[in-house]
Amino acid sequence: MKENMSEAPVGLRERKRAKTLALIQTEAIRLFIERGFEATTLADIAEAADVSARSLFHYFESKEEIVFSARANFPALIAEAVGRRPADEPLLDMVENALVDTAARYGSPQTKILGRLVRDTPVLRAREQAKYEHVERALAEALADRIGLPAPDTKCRVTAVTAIGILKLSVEAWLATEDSGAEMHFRAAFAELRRIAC
Amino acid sequence: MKENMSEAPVGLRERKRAKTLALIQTEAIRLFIERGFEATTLADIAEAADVSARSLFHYFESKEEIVFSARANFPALIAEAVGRRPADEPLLDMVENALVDTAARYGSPQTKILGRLVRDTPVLRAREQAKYEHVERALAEALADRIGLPAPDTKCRVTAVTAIGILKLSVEAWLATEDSGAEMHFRAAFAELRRIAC
DNA sequence: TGCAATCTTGCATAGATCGCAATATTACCA
DNA sequence: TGGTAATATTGCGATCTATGCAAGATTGCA
Repeated sequence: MKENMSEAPVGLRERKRAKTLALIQTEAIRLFIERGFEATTLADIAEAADVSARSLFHYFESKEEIVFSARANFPALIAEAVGRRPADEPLLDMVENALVDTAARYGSPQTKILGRLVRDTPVLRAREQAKYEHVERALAEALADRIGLPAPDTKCRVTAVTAIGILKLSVEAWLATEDSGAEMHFRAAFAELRRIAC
Repeated sequence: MKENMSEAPVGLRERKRAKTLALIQTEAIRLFIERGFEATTLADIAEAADVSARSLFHYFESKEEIVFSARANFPALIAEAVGRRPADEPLLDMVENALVDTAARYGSPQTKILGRLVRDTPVLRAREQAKYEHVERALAEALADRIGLPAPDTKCRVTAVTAIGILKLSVEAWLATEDSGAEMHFRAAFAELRRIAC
């Protein structure tokens, strides 16, 4: 059995696959932005990327996944950022700083364009909300892990949902501006939270 | 133009429609629970309710909506509950009490069964997450309204997302138990939040 | 009773997704 | 280098949700 976890593609087969995947993604997103997500059919994408429609499903689980796979893996990034925080930091500071940290590495122009596509397309928007659930779970686990618990308790869970709620708000605010990063929005929302809860 | 908003159905036509709608709902949910949501096709439902498949779409927007329309209208209930709170109550207390209030009116045995169906069916679960977004928006607006703002500001929004986050957590906890109401879970989560944020 | 409004249904169609089997391509070993 | 095993690509057919359309049936009401 081969053991190339997370290495650069080495064989012709792998290089080709990576190239095709990227091509499909690029073309699909171009079409989505040009004419809209709903108005673009799988046949359109297949044609633009010069593969068969059937092949699309060997690369992506669904039409929607083409969009989401083009964005950073948020759960992973957040978990990482939490891991970099001091273990004795208060929980709320921990998530605040971890989120700000993540946001700093997350923002590319492409990210904002995709974010707006998602925001303006009901199907995608709905699916994104659903994805936040995973982010919540991942964050709760990362927090538990960081403070030495085997599994998230209520404290971790409440902190996680609160933080993700603020994340959603802040991202929305950020998308509505031309700001390059969302840090400012995060900070402001967290400050508001502390004011409200005390 | 007729002006019967929210009156009991009066004509034969309306009574019939209401009866058919209820029948479709009952039969569909029975089938969903018996054999699973995905495993039940629209044709199955149509047959069980003795209507044509085409007619289903005159009663419900989609297969998923059959499930969700059988549950209480949460945004409306919450907005109402917020309206019953004193205007000078601190924001966080306002949502906490409003949610507890709502929960008290919301819990029926059917609710829990449907809740579990949704929890255990990925498609439904995803759509539910998306629906929470509307609840968030409605809550933020109700709060703004209650404290005399024309539109939600950051304070209202942060309060709303936080409360909805807690709502989600609490409902999940409640579904996992045999408790009749979720009040206890709400109270505990809010208490935790205050501890975390201070 | 009879016209207007509304419902129900059948039929046709689009689009996403999946299983299957034939074909083509790549990997790798002797 | 030839040849076989592993993997990819594709076409075809089928299923399922959803929607438009028009014919026919039912109900409301003057």
